[in-house]
Amino acid sequence: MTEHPNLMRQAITASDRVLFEIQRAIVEGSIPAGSKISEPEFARRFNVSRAPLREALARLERCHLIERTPNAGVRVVTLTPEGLISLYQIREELEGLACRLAATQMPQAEIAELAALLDQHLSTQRVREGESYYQEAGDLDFHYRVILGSKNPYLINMLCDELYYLVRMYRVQMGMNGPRVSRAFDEHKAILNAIANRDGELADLLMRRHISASRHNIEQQLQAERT
Amino acid sequence: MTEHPNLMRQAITASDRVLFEIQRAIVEGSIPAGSKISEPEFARRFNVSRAPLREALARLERCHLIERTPNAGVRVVTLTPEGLISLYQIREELEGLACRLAATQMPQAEIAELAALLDQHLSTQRVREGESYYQEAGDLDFHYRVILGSKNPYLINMLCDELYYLVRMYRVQMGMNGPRVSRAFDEHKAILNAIANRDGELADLLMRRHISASRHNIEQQLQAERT
DNA sequence: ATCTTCAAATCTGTCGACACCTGTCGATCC
DNA sequence: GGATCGACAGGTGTCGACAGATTTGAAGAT
Repeated sequence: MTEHPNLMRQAITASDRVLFEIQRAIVEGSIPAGSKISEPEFARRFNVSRAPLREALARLERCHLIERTPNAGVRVVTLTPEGLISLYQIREELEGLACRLAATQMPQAEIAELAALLDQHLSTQRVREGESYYQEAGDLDFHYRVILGSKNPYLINMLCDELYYLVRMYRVQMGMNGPRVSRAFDEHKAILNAIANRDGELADLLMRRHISASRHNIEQQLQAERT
Repeated sequence: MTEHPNLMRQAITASDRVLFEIQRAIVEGSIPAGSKISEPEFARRFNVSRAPLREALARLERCHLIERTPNAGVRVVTLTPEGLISLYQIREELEGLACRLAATQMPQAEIAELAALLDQHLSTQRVREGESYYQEAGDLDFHYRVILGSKNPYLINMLCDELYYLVRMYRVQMGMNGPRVSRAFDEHKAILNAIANRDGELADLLMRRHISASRHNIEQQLQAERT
């Protein structure tokens, strides 16, 4: 229930370490989507036995990054337009809920921290205009904080532990874009304002629109690649 | 991604079998909430080695039925009012979404099957009025079918594999009640009608109300026990 | 009597090995 | 020539055992 990547992400056990490495490799595409994973091979590659590797694989399955078929084997997921839509449908609902809850559950101090994070994003964004840093880390970190602010453990687990890496995988491997960055920042700011004003309904609505826009963006990107 | 309990639930491997047994025992309370699970002890009890047991435990953690603390051990979750509220908040959103999707994604044949299921529930309900059969299996099976009808694999996984058993655990261990049964049946029928009419918005709204009412019901039950 | 300290006991994480299953390739038969 | 069948290789599921960590409990000190 408590992993909270990007923040405290120290591997305490061997299976943790392997999990983080494989997770990262899959998200970044070093391990190609759709490829098969052989347990003995990966166990050798990461210098562990099959036991911790299998535990890591079990957790990767939880993140929807791999798929197991009994007695057959493990495959990295394949990214599809349908999968992207299904994923974002859920994000809209759950992150909308997260905003509504955060508007009542986040203490002032946490809201202030989030505002500071946004300011920091702004400066980083201006410096490295066009780079993918913002979209890859910053955008997701904002969402991350809002979700944590909901204080709903199941919601946090689902979004931050189970769906987070798959979302990143889609964004990284679909290739990230430029022009939406500044607009996304404004949308984040509006959402934060709604939360600060304790207006859960508005924050919910804005977040749904924000995610919907992001989905349309990726869908366009995807359709452009298809030509 | 494809377990689909209650329907095709045949244990293909040893860890499957152990998973089902422990899952059932936890939901029914045979293994008390909050109790610690010793891996060697349970391995002996179910006549398996620790390897398949650990895999079963990993999957139980996915269902939020147990909690692991590194290097410490495994404990069955404890049921709390806060946990119940958090759980139902998510159910409202996700099952609402499921209804909206089902209204456009369910083929006519599947809707007809669901209608038949409801009729069957009606007869069973009239025969064994007051028994808990309806609430425990029938009600959840209706929800189950609607979720499957959404055709969204992540949604199906989350609700049917990850949250389903925890919901059942709350309902079973909080003790199930009588008077809401017939009202719940009418609500199911209304939801089905909305789906059959391809009115996703209405189905969404009705499902949210239905789950909200169910939550209030359990909360009352819980508050009544506290006196 | 209470708190501290330490050691035994237990448990978790990890390892290497074995049985059964799966998928493949080649041989045989129609 | 195509299809069926059977051996082979590789892999997954499972087992028993060991090392490090943790909790328990008792002994000792204050």
